[in-house]
Amino acid sequence: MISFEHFEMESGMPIYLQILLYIKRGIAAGIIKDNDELPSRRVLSALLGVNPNTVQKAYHMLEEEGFIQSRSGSKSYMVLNEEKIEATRRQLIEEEARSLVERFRLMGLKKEEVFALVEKYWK
Amino acid sequence: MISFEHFEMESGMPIYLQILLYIKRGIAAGIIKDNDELPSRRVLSALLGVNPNTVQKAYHMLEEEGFIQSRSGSKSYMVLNEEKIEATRRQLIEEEARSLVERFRLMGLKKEEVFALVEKYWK
DNA sequence: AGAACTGTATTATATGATTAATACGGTTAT
DNA sequence: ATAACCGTATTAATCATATAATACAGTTCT
Repeated sequence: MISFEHFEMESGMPIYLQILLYIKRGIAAGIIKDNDELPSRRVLSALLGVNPNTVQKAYHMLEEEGFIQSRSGSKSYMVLNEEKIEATRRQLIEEEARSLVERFRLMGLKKEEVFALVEKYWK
Repeated sequence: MISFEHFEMESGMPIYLQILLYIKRGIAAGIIKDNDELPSRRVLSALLGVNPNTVQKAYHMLEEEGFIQSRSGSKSYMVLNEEKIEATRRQLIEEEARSLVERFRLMGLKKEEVFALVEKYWK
């Protein structure tokens, strides 16, 4: 069963996108594996304190991208293979790395200062 | 005159917040200085391809936070002092550093891999 | 078989973000 | 002075996000 214990709400990004991203990061990290069982729409919505429709929207998008298989009446499961995992990982890392570098440069930091910050906040 | 040449639209975050953040990052970087002239609402909205009201919303919020002075009929100008600059810089860096570390850890990267990514994308 | 779950669908409502079209009065520059 | 800007305000319409309240049919488990 996929865990959402490290999920933290951010303001500014739509909730359904946050759920989608959380799962994709789990895939990239190898924490979420092929055939893993997802919490039901109702259960997850109660856990996160949001509407079931919001969870459904995230799950539905993941299904359209081929990450989830849903059968009406049954639970939903992850559908992953090495290729999808690697592609997801590559894409997420690329996006995050680009935007992080972009932002810190706009704030006028030097590479070495970014290293120091990562060091400081890594605990 | 404050430049928006490095402004890039992101999806997922409201435009008025993106404008607000862009200016705060400029302040933190020291690129935007006290008494600097801002592009007018109409000019900037045309430049970014958005509605004047959207720019007004960002400027209005910045004024409420004390970063901008507006006189009806005239241009708007930045109002900054060392204390505000330093506070802005500290707050932005703290936020960015926390979220970047959080995200890369969720994806299962090690500290050294993050260093390598920063190195790679810094050009 | 029957209870308790599932996924899925529908309709309604509310709020926030964005665009659009104006309007008014203050300032700046020629 | 007067034209060309400025900030500010108002009203309307549209779209995305999120909630709410149900409903129905398929599955899983006892």
